[in-house]
Amino acid sequence: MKITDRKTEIINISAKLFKEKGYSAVTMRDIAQAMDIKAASLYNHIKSKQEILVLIIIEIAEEFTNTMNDVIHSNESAIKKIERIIQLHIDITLRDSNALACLNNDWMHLTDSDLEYFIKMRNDYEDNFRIIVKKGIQDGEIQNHNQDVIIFSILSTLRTMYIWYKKTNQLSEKTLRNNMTKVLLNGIA
Amino acid sequence: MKITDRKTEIINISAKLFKEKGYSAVTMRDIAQAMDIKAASLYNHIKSKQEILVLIIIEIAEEFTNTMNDVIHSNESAIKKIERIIQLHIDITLRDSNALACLNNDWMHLTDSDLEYFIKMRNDYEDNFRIIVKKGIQDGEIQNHNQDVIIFSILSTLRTMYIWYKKTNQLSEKTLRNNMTKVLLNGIA
DNA sequence: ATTGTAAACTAACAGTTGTTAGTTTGATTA
DNA sequence: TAATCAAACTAACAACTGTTAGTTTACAAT
Repeated sequence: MKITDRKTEIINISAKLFKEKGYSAVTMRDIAQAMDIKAASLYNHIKSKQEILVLIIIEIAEEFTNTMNDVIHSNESAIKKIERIIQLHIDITLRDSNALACLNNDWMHLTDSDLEYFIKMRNDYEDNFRIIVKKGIQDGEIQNHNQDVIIFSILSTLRTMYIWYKKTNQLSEKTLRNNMTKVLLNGIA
Repeated sequence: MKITDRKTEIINISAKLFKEKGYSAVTMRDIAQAMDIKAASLYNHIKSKQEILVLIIIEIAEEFTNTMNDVIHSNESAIKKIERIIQLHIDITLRDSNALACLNNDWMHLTDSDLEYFIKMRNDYEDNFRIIVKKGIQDGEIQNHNQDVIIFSILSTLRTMYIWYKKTNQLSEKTLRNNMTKVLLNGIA
């Protein structure tokens, strides 16, 4: 058992390329060239281009799902739950931004049961978020604005962090985690 | 001069398809089929697939640029300026969400001078936003958090509004405009 | 009636796509 | 030394890609 086997290398390099140009614009020959081998050789390790996409996206989607299930079943306050969701997104962004970009931009190129499975996870995730916000408003923890505006203003920011967090000048992980929570929960004004 | 000529139809239909599957995954035959003609017939109206992309993206990018130039040269407070930017994004999202999605997802498929031009406009836009926020912090209007976190938490939300605003249940335009400003400026807690 | 023209068509092209089949390489193991 | 096997290779395929050339259609203007 190697520390990183060839298949994992293919997946990581593919995720990077998919992030840059999108799944459809990246060819098997592109992936092969980035690994310094021929396209046909890739098939010693993977079943198809589709399989690469599935492996990149589903693993991360399941991580979001699992942590959200944990959060929703906890006894914390709504604000504390949302803070944990913010930290979850930051965790994954810092650890695997290529795969995250891929999940965000290329999920629609999943097919059949993979596509179904992904969409169900995404919908469940948003529904759970909605439940948290609703409860938070009822308990007076969260201001009574439109729920979808609240949910998606936070989720949009978290989901697209991978685009900009690297461009920022000297932004430490600690500062990012700290400021993000404050800005999303307390606003800027 | 027809009210909507054939070229405009091609651009609108293409924008819709590009939004759904991305520029690379949409073929000229897809576009033609959506218009109920053959692929070769498209070339009576447009020069290339690239031209379609350019026409979709650059027009909107220039609209953002122009309004931002207007905002930055005004004498309003920082908060008022940001409010105008929020409304700008809502305007364009409501009017032309397909083109906006295309700008967000497919700009990297622009080439040469078009790509350069786009990137310059985008950078200038973000720089101008940064100037507004900086001044706002200096004047005590805006809380002293990391500038990039402030800028991109707002911009991310605005830029991806097209993904979710239609899915929301009975969210009127007025409510959207109202709630968005409040949530982005004052937070939720 | 004839002409002009916008906009459709058919047919084909050269290049690219994901993928398969069969073969070679080179290191490890029996 | 011989055998094994993962992982590379070459060569090729059928389908699909954007695009061009040349032709037909149908309506408007002369």
